[in-house]
Amino acid sequence: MPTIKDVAKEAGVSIATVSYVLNNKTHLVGKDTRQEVLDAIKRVGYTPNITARNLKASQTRLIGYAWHRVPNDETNPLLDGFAYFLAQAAEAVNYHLLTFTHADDDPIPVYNEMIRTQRVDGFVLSGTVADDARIRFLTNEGFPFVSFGRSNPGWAFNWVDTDGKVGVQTAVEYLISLGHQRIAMVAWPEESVTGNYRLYGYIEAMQAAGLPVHDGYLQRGENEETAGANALNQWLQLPNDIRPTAAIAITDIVAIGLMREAERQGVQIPTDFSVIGFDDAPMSQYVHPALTTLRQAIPQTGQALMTILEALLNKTEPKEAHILITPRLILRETCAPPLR
Amino acid sequence: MPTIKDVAKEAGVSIATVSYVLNNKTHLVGKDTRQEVLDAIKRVGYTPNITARNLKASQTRLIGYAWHRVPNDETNPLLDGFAYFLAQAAEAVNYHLLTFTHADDDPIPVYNEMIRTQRVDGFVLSGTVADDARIRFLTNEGFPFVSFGRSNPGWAFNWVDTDGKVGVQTAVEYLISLGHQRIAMVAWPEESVTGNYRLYGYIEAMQAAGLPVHDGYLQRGENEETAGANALNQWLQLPNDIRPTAAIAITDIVAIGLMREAERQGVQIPTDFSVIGFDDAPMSQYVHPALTTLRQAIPQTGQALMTILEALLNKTEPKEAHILITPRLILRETCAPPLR
DNA sequence: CTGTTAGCGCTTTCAC
DNA sequence: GTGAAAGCGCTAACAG
Repeated sequence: MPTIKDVAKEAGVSIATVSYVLNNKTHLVGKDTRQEVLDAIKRVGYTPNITARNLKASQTRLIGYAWHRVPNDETNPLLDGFAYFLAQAAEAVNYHLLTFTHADDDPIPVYNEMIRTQRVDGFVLSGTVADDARIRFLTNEGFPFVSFGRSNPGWAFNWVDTDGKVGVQTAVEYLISLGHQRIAMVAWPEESVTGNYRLYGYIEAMQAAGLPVHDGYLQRGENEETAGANALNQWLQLPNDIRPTAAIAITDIVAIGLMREAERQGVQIPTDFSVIGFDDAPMSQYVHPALTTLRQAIPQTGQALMTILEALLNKTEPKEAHILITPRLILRETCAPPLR
Repeated sequence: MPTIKDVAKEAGVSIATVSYVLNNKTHLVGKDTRQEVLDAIKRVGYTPNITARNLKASQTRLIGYAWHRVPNDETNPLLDGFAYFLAQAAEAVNYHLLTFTHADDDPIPVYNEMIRTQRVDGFVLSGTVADDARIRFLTNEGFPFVSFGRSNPGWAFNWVDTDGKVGVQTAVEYLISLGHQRIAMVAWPEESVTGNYRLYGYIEAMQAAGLPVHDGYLQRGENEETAGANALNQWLQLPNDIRPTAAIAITDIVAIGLMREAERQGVQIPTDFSVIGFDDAPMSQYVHPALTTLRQAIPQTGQALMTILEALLNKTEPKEAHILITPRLILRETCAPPLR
């Protein structure tokens, strides 16, 4: 590979001059000299070595992004797609994504190592939880990062998140517009920050419409099919006049679990029962009936994250430290007016 | 961030000595000096700057991996999971993954840029096709790379691939063991290298069992649901005595398309018709009935790729230039003995 | 054994 | 306008 020296020799100038040309310091180099250098660059086929540039500038132009944990060969389709759009957004501002993995239970050493070796200029986090150790650590280190997802309300850090509350509100309002009055929800465990925002959306929308949230309407469970199945079975045991006719599931996985249980129990969806998921996972269009769900705006999320992070990396205050992105309700086949 | 100089000062030695300690040149430094340096390193909290090391060594310890194209917000679940395991395999040998994106139709400029700027030490390709422009380009450049997937048989390059032929053979044999005799297949267009290997598996297994491949048994289409739907409809038009009782679909997507069409046509799966997919996409366990399919061994594939690439990067001959990895048949609910 | 020193390839001050 | 030279942080050849 040719270096700046080769170009200098070829053009008969000093390496400083070549550097000026490369960095467009037009006021520092004569028009003809400039052209000569440009020609020489072309002739020798030169491109600046990025490692040398980075060393000089004490940067890497690399953003670290850790893959979410993968339990048993499973992947999280939402976040898989996210990484792609994040990479694209990073490239638009001349950064690249360095993806790495870490032990499920203890991510900190890897983050620490990346900071100490100066492998990356900043991080993007995803899958954040309450009391997130990574957020605490990075804040403490004063190392630049943004998070896809909120954490403890008291913590001061930059984030972008899907507006789960508004999303679920929209979904509930849609069910109401269809004629439903007895609407239930499967939420996540109480500790889940993300889950609670979505839950608030449900509660508020019900209250706003003056609809009661009967005992048992709110069920909770992990992000598994069984959560949906269990919830449905609870609801089926409620007396006829308060038994829900529709439900919001906190994710598509949960919604699908509910649907499969409905099939087992002879409950027809959407005729007997309507359901709306959250995420628009790839499989959701393949289940039968195809799942009506809230789609997170992943491409925009990636861009918003990079906008904030770029500001941080330039040591300027980001315009907005927190950005909420509204999900879109994708109408498919799991909702219908309630049986009269 | 402390540098090697700070450590040297702290320990009262030269930077060379510190460097020797860092690089475990034990024969070059006294036992007590070594300990003193080690202590100083700990005291000042020093970790070598990787950019400087890389500049010195003319390397990056970065592997470039391009995301497959994403048409309309869709992602390829198989490859999404692949990136994770590839990253893990890379980290095991002290590399990191630099993920990047490129225009669908013209990936070469991005690869070229990465090489010229010396951003990465090598590449891993996926989604390779016949006459793959990337393979041609990288071979031409003499730049280290490995491919997940084969391309033109005549081309000399290193690859790892799922053994589609053996996989489909296994699937066909399984159907035969269930009692099926009239087995059909939906393949990809003739140009698809990967598709043809899978197809050979079908042909050979049928021949080996002395089973006829009747006219119309072999259908082709793109990787879409419609391909499966169309194929089924063709088969349904065949006369009763040669109408297939089971089929191999070249991917899960195609299998799912077939299943949905079967439902529309009143064909019960697996009672009336058995089907086997390929890939074990995440959605495949959620469709109803859950899809029996061939699962690619993605973690091993990532490791195999890195083993080869690491050899290339060390300028040694890889032990095996080509590695075939056998997929595993995952039995679920879409296969049953044929109706008598 | 330990230190001095010359780079790796680039940017940027400071003279001229 | 142009160039000499210092230096980013590190490794390693060479002296001693």
